[in-house]
Amino acid sequence: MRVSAKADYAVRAAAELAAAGDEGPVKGERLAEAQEIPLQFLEHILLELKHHGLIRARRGAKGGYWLAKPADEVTIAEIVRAVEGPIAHVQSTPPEDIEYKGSAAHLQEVWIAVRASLRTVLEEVTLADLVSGELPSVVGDLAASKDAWVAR
Amino acid sequence: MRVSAKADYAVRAAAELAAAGDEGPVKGERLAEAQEIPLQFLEHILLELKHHGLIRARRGAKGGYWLAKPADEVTIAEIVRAVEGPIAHVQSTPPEDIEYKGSAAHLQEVWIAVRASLRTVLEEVTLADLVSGELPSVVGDLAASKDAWVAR
DNA sequence: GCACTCCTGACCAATGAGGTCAGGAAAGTC
DNA sequence: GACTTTCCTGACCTCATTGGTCAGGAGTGC
Repeated sequence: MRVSAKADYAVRAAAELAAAGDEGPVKGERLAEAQEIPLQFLEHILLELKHHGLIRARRGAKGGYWLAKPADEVTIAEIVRAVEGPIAHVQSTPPEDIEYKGSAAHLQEVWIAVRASLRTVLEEVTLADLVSGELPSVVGDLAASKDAWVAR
Repeated sequence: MRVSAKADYAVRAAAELAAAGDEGPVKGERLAEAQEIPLQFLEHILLELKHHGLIRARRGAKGGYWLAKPADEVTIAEIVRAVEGPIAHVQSTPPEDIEYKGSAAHLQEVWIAVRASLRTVLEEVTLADLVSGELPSVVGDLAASKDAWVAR
């Protein structure tokens, strides 16, 4: 139940691309500096994003990366899935495929709910929301609660 | 963003203990068989749960494990934390401690919201709920949506 | 032709996941 | 007191993942 460095880096780099808008391709080096991400590691991540069709790239002078879609059509969920794989799998299998026996029979519903709750956040927030800071109300409300900021 | 085998096993074993109620200590072997968990692996997990004060145990004939608290006072979140550590940490640090620069500044709020949404499910469901199948309405509603059961 | 930038695969150390194995230490039974 | 039962603990094992680095190749623009 943790967020990997890769996912964190991927979202941050994508946010930087979203902010750049249509000012032309952005170099990997600039992304790395802006977000303090090791360049060579970032390049692998950007490649994955490209393979998943989320970003595009061009080589050479004046080359760089840019979003394949408008920033308000790219969700955090898509980016996380591109680099981390499916969200909320249990023992590497999707919750809808698991069958529990005995007293744990209803555990499947709990994991389904876990995935659904993650989706309500990750699929709701777009890169445009993230860059503007105007998060969707569902998400904003969750983050607004004082309770949400304390460790447990 | 995945659920480990350990967490899954831990919750299932705990559910079995909750179902056993006060009929005396339950042997590890019985838990292992009921939930089809490798016994020796399960014993390590039960030990962790014991160290976190969630269950108790006695050795010898008539020995076994039982819940340290009533089943309606133990949440899934406690069990998951006992075996997996803190929920929704980013790069192994809690989201409230991270500072993002540039265009990703508001990413912190997103991760906070992610954690909050996980908590609304995991801290709401108790072992008693799980065993009875009567999940809290917030969770039940999430799991009831057809949408929640399809892969993406 | 040359500089620039992405693209790709190989590699690497540390950690975690998912276990197994062997034995020790309490608790109950005879 | 011996014996059985069951938990307790640490050591160990294999494999995959995490979080990178390194070296070089392949397009692109001037």
